[in-house]
Amino acid sequence: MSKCEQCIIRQFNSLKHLSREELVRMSNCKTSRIIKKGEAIFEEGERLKGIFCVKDGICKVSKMSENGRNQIISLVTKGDLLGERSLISDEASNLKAIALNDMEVCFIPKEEILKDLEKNPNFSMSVLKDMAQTIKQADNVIVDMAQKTVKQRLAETLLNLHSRFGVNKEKAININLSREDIANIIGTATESAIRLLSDLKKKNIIEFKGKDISILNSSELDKIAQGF
Amino acid sequence: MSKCEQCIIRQFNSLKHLSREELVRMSNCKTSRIIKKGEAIFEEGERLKGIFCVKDGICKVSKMSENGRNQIISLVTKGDLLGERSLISDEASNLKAIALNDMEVCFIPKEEILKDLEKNPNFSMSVLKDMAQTIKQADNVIVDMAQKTVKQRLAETLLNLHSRFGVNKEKAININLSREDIANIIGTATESAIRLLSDLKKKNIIEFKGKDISILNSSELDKIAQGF
DNA sequence: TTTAAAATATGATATTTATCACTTTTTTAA
DNA sequence: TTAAAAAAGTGATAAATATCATATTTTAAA
Repeated sequence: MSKCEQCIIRQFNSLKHLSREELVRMSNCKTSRIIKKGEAIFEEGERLKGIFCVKDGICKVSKMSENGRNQIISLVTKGDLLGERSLISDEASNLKAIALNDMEVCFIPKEEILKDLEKNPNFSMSVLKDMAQTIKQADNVIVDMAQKTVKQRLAETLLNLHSRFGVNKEKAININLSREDIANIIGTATESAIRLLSDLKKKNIIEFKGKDISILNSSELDKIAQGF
Repeated sequence: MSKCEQCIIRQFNSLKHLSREELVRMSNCKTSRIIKKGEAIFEEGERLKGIFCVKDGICKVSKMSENGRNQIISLVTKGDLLGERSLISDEASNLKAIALNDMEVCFIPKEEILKDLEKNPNFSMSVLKDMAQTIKQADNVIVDMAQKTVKQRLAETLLNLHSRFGVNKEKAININLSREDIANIIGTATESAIRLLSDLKKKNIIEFKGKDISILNSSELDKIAQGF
């Protein structure tokens, strides 16, 4: 069992504010899990017994709408914490998390985190800041969803994915999303997403082969995102 | 100058977790402000020097989209705190707040709140819980914006306004929103909002006279919100 | 390796929503 | 009180998007 004190991942999230003793205690109660591509880390309505610290891989966090359609709310990756919200409000999760590729995550029991939140103001302040950023981003998404066209949202999403996940050797964006996933991020029908991707390809703004999408002309893509 | 220790409003928000001494200190540095209908409490991009505790009145909190359209993100009313997010992330506000009617608010300087957050775990935990709820709600709004039709969103919004603000003696929802405001909540063109309101009126699901809107058939409205 | 299932793609069409132009009503301020 | 401005309302039309049907390609499983 690897030790939290030596884990480099915690430097990327609020856990970096924990003291040595707190980390040792955490090491003793945390468990490590492998989640295969397509598997759920947790389901909508599930009561989480702790939070997850993502050591490797990416998952999509989504919510079912009353219309029976799935909306991807966020993508969570290496270094991120998952499940803080449900832990803090002490409610069943309103979201589900599905692995987009094979993942390695650490599970930290609720009691441990709550104790640290209570006792370590640096830690709780850091979690507060994280949540403040989440709220700010959520506000931006609300505005985009409400006011931008699907085409704008697609362009913006491609740019965001590019800057967040980078590219592989073939310059393709480093994340494996199906057309349906893309549609569920931007909030549109899968067919619409496919059509708009094809349009961008025809115009030589992007290219793709299967799920590997590359941006050829990011300034043009940016113009589209802004409504031109 | 009224005293925080005796103020009933704080029972409605996280400030209720402050100790007597903390409240006394707060009393000494807080200031009271009257904001007239239509005036801004703060503007987008403004650096807030503290938070606001709303004693009376309602304001709309909105954000401009890149398309030049305004999106109302939330309505803040008596008992709510305003500006916590910007304070915690120590950034300029990404939102603006405009009074919908005459308001009375208390302004509490940043340093005071930060000190309390640092020292009082009950208070910081309460703020964390608040923010967790805000995130959950924001997720719901994202899903609605992305997946529901304008008609569904209008129906849902009317029901939400009704349950949150109640009705006056004439059974009209107790909030003064222009048609444009309503459009900016649901994320549509003003004309579209007007048309859909007229439709609901024709079908005897709501009635209205000017800005006073009453729900006549809430079960039918609920069906519409759910997509029937 | 072959076959079934899933994902991607595309056309035709319907529905939803925005835009523009204009009228009427209400509100505000001189 | 009245004139001007703002808000509300409506029709015509264009643009965006969803839906349905179906074909093709890719992936996964027997």
